[in-house]
Amino acid sequence: MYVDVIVDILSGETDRIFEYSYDGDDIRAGDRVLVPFGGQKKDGFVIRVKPDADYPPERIKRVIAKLDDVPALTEECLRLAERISEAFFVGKAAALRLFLPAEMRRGTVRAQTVKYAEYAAEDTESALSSLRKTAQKQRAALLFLSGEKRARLSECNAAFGAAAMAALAEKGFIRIKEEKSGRKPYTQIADLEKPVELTAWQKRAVESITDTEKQVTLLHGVTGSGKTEVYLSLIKSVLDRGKTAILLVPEISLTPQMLKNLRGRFGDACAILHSGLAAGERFDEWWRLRSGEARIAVGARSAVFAPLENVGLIVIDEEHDGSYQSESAPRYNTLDVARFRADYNGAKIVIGSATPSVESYKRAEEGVYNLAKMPERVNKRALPEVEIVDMRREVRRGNNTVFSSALKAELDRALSCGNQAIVFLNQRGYSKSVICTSCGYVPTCEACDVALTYHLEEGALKCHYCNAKYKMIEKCPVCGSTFLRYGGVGTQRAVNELQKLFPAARILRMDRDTTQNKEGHLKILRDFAGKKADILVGTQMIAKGHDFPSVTLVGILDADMSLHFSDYRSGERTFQLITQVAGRSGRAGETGKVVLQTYQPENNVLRYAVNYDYKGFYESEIALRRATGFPPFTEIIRVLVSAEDDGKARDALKTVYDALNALYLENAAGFRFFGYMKAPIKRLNNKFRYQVLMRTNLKGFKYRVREICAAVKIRGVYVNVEVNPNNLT
DNA sequence: AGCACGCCGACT
DNA sequence: GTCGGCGTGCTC
Repeated sequence: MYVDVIVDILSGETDRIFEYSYDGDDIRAGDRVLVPFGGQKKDGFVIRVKPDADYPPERIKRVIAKLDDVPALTEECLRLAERISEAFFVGKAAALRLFLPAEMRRGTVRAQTVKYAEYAAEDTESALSSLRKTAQKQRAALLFLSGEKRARLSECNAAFGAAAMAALAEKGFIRIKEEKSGRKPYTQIADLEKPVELTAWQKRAVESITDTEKQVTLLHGVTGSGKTEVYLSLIKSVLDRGKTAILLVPEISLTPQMLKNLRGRFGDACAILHSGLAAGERFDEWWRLRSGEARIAVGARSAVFAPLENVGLIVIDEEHDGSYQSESAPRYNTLDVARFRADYNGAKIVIGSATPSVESYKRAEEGVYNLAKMPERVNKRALPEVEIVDMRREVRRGNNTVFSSALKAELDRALSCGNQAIVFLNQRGYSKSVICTSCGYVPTCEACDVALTYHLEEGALKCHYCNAKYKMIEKCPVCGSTFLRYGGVGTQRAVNELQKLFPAARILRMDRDTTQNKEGHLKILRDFAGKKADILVGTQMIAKGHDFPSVTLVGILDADMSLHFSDYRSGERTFQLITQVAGRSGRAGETGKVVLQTYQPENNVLRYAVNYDYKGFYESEIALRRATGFPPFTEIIRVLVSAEDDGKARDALKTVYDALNALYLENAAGFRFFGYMKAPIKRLNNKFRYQVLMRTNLKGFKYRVREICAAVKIRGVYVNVEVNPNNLT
């Protein structure tokens, strides 16, 4: 037998088929193998088994070993990896890797096992009599097991001593057996629940999705319209038909509610794939899916690669969320991968949001997607009232603090009524930067061209781009002045100031810094839901789908911060964020209130957000995009050239630019923009960065750009191609 | 990605 | 005279 193998090395040079021979016929496509490769041993993926080889037989080497009993990859995985490799310009090895948990490749984690002692003596009496009189421990253990037949070895060892157990095993009176035992995360959430009666709108949505011929349905439901219930109902019917389902949620919103819903409705049938899991847990959950024991995969974007067979439904919740686009290494688009899987399995895709991305909504309007709407909240309660506070007026009135008088008054009211409040601001740390007031010095990162953020709790300055940590300065290293000013407000500072304003209030903070450890955000959300705090201060991550019945007030401190980014999506993101955060207020009890602080109250996007007018926002935004020639009417292609050596980076930029420019000159009519420049962050992680930006309506142009960039092979120089990037850094 | 082979500067 | 710098080329 011969096999085609992709060796597990992330390099363009080695990313092709290598042929090996294999003795025996117990090998299949999808198996992982250990192979000799250039004097080393490497892991590889068998992608084909065949009777003959093309390579000269005398030079073909043998597979050293098969790595798993069951092929880790299914036929579908192999096909999808192929498509992903082509569609996203990802290497074959990298594409195949996506389908495996990282723990598997490293081989550091094995299936957790439990050892059992099994009774194996033929006759208890003769066995007992063969023991020495002094062996009381062995005698007791044998008697115990002759009754029990089987017990955990660890418990037997504790009761009778490991020596006695070993001696019995040695004599053959007992057998030690090892069995797999799954680690199951989040087991505390387990009480089974009955499905609730769907509302009329939910029923209509389910029918629409079930009946449509189209592969993708956009479920546009306002916050609180009960999209989750629709997903659960669809998953149920998919399982009933013997198929499996994947439910994707944004990275940070695997909320206790969502877990409770799923575990409650489907119990052990669902497996969770999440970065917050311990390595062993993730490994076990993966195998539960691979083995067919679990039939629903829930998780962040990488769960789209779940090792399920016969997938009938893929749900992408909060479809507008940026985390569905991977921004590094294997760059892929989750919806596209979902479509590949749906093509293969004949599955349906549901993408849901209260604030769909402009691109998705456009497709739905054009009829490419089926559109299902849920315009009412489940409890028919009105959406919270939003008050816009003009922060320029606050400043003019002499209020230089973070909190407007209106927000302070509302906080006061909420707290005195025993209600809870959420304060949102999109900046972690204490202050965004530190400035010397006498000479203007600003501490910056040694590896990046970025101002450092002050973290009060750690007494440190941190780079939010490369995670480098520096000691906080006491005085200016340039002029020696001790007068340092904190520029910008982060969550730590907001908490401090809130505590000064409301000394009795219990305040929780939720941001990347407080959710570092495992299940960190679950704990904070649980504590807040359990009313162990009065105010929750947090970043983006508090905006996602949590249910807090006692929250009656939401304060948005810097509603327009995200508007300042020079990014065509900034308006869209701001609208989405405000709508999502506002949706946290007044979900159950009384009608909620939202206070939105801004320096540009007349802004169009804010106006639409305040009135919950998605359609209005969409119409104005799509008109703007059409007029200015931005996506979805064009594609933005960005080529990023970076290198530690500035000269090398510039040289490479010139090479890339010249090649692209030739292409551009041939097709200039299809372009809205073409140019090169320094990247917005000129240096990151010790690398100098330059970019070529293109805005074109030529379909498929990105493939030609990628080809050109792939051809540039200069040591120490990295050339990246991004299409419609989420952030330009 | 690694590692071997191969051709030019500062050391015992 | 050698040790070792990392440039280039190959891996079934």
